[in-house]
Amino acid sequence: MERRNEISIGTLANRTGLAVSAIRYYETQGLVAPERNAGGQRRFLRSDIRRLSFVMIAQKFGFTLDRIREVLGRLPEKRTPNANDWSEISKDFRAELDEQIAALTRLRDKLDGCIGCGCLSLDRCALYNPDDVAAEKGSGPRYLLGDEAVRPED
Amino acid sequence: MERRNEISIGTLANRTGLAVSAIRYYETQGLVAPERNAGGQRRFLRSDIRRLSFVMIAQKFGFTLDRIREVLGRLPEKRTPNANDWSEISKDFRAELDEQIAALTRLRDKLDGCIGCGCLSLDRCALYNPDDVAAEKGSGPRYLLGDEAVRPED
DNA sequence: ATAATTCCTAAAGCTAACTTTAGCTCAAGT
DNA sequence: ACTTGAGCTAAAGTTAGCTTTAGGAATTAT
Repeated sequence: MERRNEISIGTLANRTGLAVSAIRYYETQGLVAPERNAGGQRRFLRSDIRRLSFVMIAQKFGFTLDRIREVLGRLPEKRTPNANDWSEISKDFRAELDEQIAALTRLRDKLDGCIGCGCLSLDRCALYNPDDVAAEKGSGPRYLLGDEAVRPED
Repeated sequence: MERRNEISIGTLANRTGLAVSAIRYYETQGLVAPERNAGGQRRFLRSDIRRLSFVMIAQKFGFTLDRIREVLGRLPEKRTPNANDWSEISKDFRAELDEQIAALTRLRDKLDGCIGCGCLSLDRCALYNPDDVAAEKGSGPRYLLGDEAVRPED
C-alpha cells in the first residue's frame, strides 16, 4: 500500500514515463535515493517525480548523468525542493546551454568559410582549431588535433 | 616502400593524427576502402588523408559514423574528389548543423520560460514537448515522452 | 643476414546509459 | 489460501566508437 507521500517504483515509472529498470539504474548513479519498506521494496517521495523529470529534461540538453548528479547536489537536502529551488539550478543549465549553442555556431561559421574553398586540410583549415564544441563523448583517449599537417598537394 | 600515390596506414595515421587502430576501425565501418599490397598490407591513397579529415570534422559536428558514411557516399567514385566535391557535401552538413543549432535554441528558450515558474512538471512544462533536439544516442529503446502527467501537487 | 619496425587479424575490453534475463520474494486480489 | 502481479538482486547484453592484447607475418634498417 502506498502511504500519503510514498510511491512505489512502478508508480514512479508510470508518472514519469521512465522504465522501472532506468529508475533503478538512476539510483545506482546517485540521482535518487529512495528508502525501503519492511519488505525491502523502494519507497520514493512524490517529489521524486519532479526530480526525475528534471533529469529527463537535462538529458535532452545533452548533459551526462554525472553532470546532472552534480547539479542536483545543489538542491536543499533538508526540505522538499520548491519551485524556486528548481528554478535556481535550472539557471546553471541555461548558461551551459548558451555556451553549447555558441560553440556550435562558431563551428558552423567556420564551415561556411571552408565550404567556399573545399580545402578541409589539416594545416590550413579553420575547422581544425581546437576551440570548438565540448566533444569528449565515447570512451578512451581522444587525440587532440595536432598540426602534423597535410601537404598542399594531398 | 610507398609508391607515389600510395601510403601505409602508419603514414596516414601520422598525417591525420588518428590512431592506427581508429583507421582500421573506420575501414570496418566503410569510411575508407584501402587496397592491399602483395604482403597483405593496406595501401591508402593520398586523397584518403582529406577523406579522413572530413570524417574528423564531421564528428566534431556530432554526426555519427553511419551518417558520415552516407554523406561520403555522395562523392564521385570514379575520380579523386576535388575541392568542389568536398565543398558540395559540406553543404549537407551545413544544413543539418543549422537545424541542430535551431533546435538547441528552441530548447533554451523553453527553458527560459520554465526558469520563471520552476514547474518542470510533465503535463504543463513546455520542455516536455517532443519537437526538441535530435536525441537518440545511447542504446536500446528510448521512450517518447507521453503525457501521463504529474498532478498539480506533485 | 638480422634485428628492429611496422603491419595483420581476431577477440576482448572500455564508457555511457540502460535493458534483459534468471531466479526468488512481496504484496494484492479473490 | 492461493494465484497473480510487482519488486528485488546480480550478472550479462546492447550500441557507438574505439583501444588493447596476443601472436604472427611483412618491411625496413643496419
